[in-house]
Amino acid sequence: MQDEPEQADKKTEPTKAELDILQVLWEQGPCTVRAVNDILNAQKKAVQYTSTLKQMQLMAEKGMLLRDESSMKHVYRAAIEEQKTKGALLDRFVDSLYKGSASSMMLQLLGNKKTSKAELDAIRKLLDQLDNE
Amino acid sequence: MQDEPEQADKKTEPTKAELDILQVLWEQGPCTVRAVNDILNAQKKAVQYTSTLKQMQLMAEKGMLLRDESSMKHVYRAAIEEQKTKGALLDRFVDSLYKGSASSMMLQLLGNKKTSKAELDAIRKLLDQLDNE
DNA sequence: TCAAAGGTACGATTGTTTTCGTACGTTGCA
DNA sequence: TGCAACGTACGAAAACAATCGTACCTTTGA
Repeated sequence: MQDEPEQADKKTEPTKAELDILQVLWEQGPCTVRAVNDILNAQKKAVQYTSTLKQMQLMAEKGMLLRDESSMKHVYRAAIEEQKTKGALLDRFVDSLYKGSASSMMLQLLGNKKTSKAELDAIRKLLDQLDNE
Repeated sequence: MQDEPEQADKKTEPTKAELDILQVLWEQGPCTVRAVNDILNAQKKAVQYTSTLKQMQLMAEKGMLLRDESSMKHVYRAAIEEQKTKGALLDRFVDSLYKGSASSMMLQLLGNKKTSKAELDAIRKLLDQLDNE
């Protein structure tokens, strides 16, 4: 029996730091460690190059990232899907804070000054669209 | 200058275990450690009494909980508001996963089989209600 | 009255996640 | 050719989070 029939699909529960890296890869596509690190630092997260490197190596080990070592500068890419991963996180979030009720969460969002009118309109459009299907 | 003008409002970022305890207190109102621990154990989380005790003591130190020591059985209550706390967590969540776009998050929710029709209807009602104001 | 039941206090351990220093290999160019 | 600049590998430490054992105090009822 093999030891890795499960690849990009096992736990799918990235930690905070891992998520930061995944977001970069999802947005930019395959990147070198240097590129990822530069972007992280550009967006206010001060982090040492070797920290990012180590983190990405660990993620690759966990099967969260894939890497191309053909060149000296290894190129990494996300091995888990953005939608699937975020969906799982969202589910856990809604479950743990709102007992699984998405509408409760929406209620929270509505009472939240930080949610703009535009956002709310966009949400309504989504619902209408879903309705006409 | 005093050292505690900030009480129930500073960081407001409970960890997982802390959140479990807060949820109990928000729902049940003031409780003893024993009561909280029993409830936690009743809802599948196996945890030792002293672990819960320690956790609640730390939370009180952090200003997250208040405690009445007048009786030997100390009674704790949440020092931070449910809505405010969950709202902050929700904001951080939306910011970090969806760049602050609530509608992006909704889109995710819609594509998620786990969100029931009933939930979606409830959400629409919320929006309509908000509209007629 | 005194022992069992049930509390609190708190140090210490365990577990996980993050960060980083250091060693060492490769490349490019003055 | 030789030294900066830039890479990777990796052990270890630091920072958090969570759990628990043990000591000790109070209450209560046989």
